[in-house]
Amino acid sequence: MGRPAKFSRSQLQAAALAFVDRDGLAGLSMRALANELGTGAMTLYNYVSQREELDVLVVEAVIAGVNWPPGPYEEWQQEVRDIATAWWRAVRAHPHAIPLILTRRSRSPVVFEGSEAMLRALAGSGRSGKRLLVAFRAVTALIMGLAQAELAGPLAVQAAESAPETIARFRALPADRFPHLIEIAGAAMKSSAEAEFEASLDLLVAGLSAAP
Amino acid sequence: MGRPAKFSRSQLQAAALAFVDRDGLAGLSMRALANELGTGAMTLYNYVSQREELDVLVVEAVIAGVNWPPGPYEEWQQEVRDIATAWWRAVRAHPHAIPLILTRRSRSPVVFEGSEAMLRALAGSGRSGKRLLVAFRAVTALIMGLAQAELAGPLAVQAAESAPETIARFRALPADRFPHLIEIAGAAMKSSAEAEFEASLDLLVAGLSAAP
DNA sequence: ACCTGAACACCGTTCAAGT
DNA sequence: ACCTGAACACCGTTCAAGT
Repeated sequence: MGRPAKFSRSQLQAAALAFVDRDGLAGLSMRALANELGTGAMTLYNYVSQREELDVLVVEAVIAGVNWPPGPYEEWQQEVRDIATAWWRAVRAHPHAIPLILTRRSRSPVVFEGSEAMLRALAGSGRSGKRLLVAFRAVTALIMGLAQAELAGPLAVQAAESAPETIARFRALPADRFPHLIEIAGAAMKSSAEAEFEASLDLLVAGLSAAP
Repeated sequence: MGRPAKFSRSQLQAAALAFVDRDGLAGLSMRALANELGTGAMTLYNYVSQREELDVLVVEAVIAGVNWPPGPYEEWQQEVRDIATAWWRAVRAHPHAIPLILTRRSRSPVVFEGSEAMLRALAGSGRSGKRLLVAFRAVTALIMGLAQAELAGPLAVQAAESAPETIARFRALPADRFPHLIEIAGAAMKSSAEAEFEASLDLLVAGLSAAP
C-alpha cells in the first residue's frame, strides 16, 4: 500500500543524459543526479540498483535517439551505408557520452532492432552464417572505431585543441622519421569527421561488394 | 640536494599495469597503488600530477607491448595485415585495460612510430593525402572497434557469460522478428575472436585493393 | 511500496611539515 | 628534491526507520 512513485525510469534516463550532455561524465554521481532531481541520493536506489546502471541509462538514451532510415531499398549497399550513418550520427550527437557507449554493454531492445536491420541489409549481399557475422562485425567495428577515433586517436579528428595547435604539434615531429604522419596531419586539417566517416565506410562497402 | 627518488616512472607503469591485469580497473586508485608499492598515496604525486595519469601510464604500458613485425614486405596488403594484427594482439593481451585504451588519448612516441609504420604500408597502395588519411582511419577504426566489440557489442565475442547462456538468450528472441540475429548468434558460437578479426580485416583490405 | 537521513568505508587532492 | 601524514570535500552503499 505504498505511495505513488516519485519518478519514472525514463525521467531518470532523460535527466542523466541531460546532465552528461551539459556537465560531462566526470560529475555524474548518485548524489549529483539526485540533487539535480531535487531529492536525496538514496531515493535513486528505488529505480536503479547500482551506480553503474546510471551509465547504462545514458547509453540507452543515446541509442534510443537513432533516426533509422525508412527504406525499403533497392541496393543493399546504400541501405548499409544509411543505417551505419544513422547510428554514427546518434552517437556523435552526445560526445560526452561516447566513452560510455564504447565501454558499456547494452541489452536494450533498440540495439537488437538496429542490429537486425543492419543484418537484413548485409544479407542482401548474399551472405549468411559465418560470413554474415563477419560482415556485421566489420561494419559495427568501423562505426564505433571511428567514433572512438574522435576521442582518443593519435590524430584526433576535431580534438579539444584547436587546429593550429595540432598542426604545430605535428610540425614539431622530425620530418625524416614521420613523413606520412605529417602528410595526413595536413590532410586532416582540410577534412571533416563526416567526410572521413563516409569515405571509410565506402572502403568497407567496396570490400563487401568485391567478395559477395 | 634531495634524496634519491624512491621509484622510477616505469616502475609505476609496470605496477599499475600489473594491478589492472590482476584486479581489474575498478580497484585502481592512488591509495591502492601506493599501498601496493608499500608507500603512502601522496608519494605518487611525485611521479604523476593527477589520478588520470595513472590511466595514461597503463595505456602506454599496453602499447609498449606491441610486437611489431620486422619487414620488409613485398606486398603492402600483408604488411597492413601484420601491423594491424600486432596492434590488436597487444590490446587483447590486457583485456581489463581495454576501456582505458578506447577512451584515453596517448601521445606516447610508440603510437607515432606505429602509426607511421602503418601509414608507410598503406602508402604502398599508391595512396597519399586525404585518401591515405581515410585508409588509415578505416584500418585503425576496425582494430579498435573489434577490440571494443569484445567488451560491449550486442553480441559479445567471448563475453563474461558462457556460450550456453548466450545461446539461450538469443533463442529467447522471437524468431520472426530477429531471424538474422539468431543466425549469427549460432555462427558466433562456432567462431573465434581471432578468426573474426582476420576475416574482417580481409574485407577492408579487399576494399583498399579494389580502389587503389 | 516507496522514501530518506545517518553512518561507514572508501576516493582524489591541498596543505603544511618533514629529510 | 623528494617524502608523507592530516585534513577536506567528495564518493557509493548499508542499514534502519519512516509513510
